[in-house]
Amino acid sequence: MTIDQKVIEQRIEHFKQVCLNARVKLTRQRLDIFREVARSGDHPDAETVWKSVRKQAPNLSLDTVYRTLWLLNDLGLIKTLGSHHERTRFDANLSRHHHFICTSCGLTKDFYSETFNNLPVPDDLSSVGAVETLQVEAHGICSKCSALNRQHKQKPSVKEDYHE
Amino acid sequence: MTIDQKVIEQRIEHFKQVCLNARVKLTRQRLDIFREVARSGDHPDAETVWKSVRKQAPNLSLDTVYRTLWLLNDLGLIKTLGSHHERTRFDANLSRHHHFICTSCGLTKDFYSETFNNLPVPDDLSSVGAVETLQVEAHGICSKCSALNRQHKQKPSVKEDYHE
DNA sequence: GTTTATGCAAAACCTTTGCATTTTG
DNA sequence: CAAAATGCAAAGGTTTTGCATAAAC
Repeated sequence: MTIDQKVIEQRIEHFKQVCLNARVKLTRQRLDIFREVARSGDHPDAETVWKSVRKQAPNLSLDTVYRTLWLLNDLGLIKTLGSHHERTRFDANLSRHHHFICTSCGLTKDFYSETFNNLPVPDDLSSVGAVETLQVEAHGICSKCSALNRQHKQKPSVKEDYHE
Repeated sequence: MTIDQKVIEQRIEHFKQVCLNARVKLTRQRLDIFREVARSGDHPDAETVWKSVRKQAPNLSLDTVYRTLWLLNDLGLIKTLGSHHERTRFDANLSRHHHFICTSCGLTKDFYSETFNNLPVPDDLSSVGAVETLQVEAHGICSKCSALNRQHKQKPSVKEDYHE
């Protein structure tokens, strides 16, 4: 999935501005790496970014990718996601959004919902901490995986339903 | 945080039943490891489980803990959580629940909400996949961290607010 | 008694770090 | 030109694996 060209350009402008403000040097590598995350809609991990950028800049090193991604994260230009058992992945979408997560393949897709943006914060959370934002995770099986499952005539998994 | 004794016993009974059904051998180590996750309310990682159980069973090895936790996960007896930059953590709470996550220290606390249990699934997700469950993540600063911040008179972080 | 799980040690994996060299502002 | 970033190689921390021994059914 690819992001609209206009949005990419906006993101890159913003990136340059933030670097300037923060007195962070604008190197070729940083621009390449940020552009790659900004234009990819599917939350790539460090190695994926590295492989993509290396097509144009073959001597980019993987550790620079890591260093840069964490720098961008510290600057608030990208966010991290991805759970256990998979590598850390990065997202340049700073708009308020929610995630669909495929429990089979791990696909994580952004989606937007005004309803979910305006959920009430439960009262009893105030003792736990101060909630800043609520994000909804929709867990399920993505279209691709359910197509595959149908082909292979897989039996549904046999987890018991149990609740305390 | 510790779980109520009755709930722990229910969880252990269920665990034994599932092992029997799945023809998975019920070993001392597996029981110890499951009990530890079942009675801990704070989603321990593998090493934490290992250290706790080793107090009673000193020659338990860490790799058995890993193997067992993933087995329990495959059997649907526990779930994984935890994000990038921290170890995988495990949760024996199979009831429908949501998470408060502290953006400062990573504390993850279960909470319950009937409202959140009954959120409508957005229509436009149907093209992405079949949603099975919606879970809300409340991100914020936990009470402990905000107390610490006040003590240290920390300046608030200076991320710009930017939206596409 | 057969099958399966454990413990040990070693490997694999992803990510980070130290340092000399190069590049940026 | 001073300060900071890169690439290289080596180390770090967590998790996994192969194999002989031990335990469960």
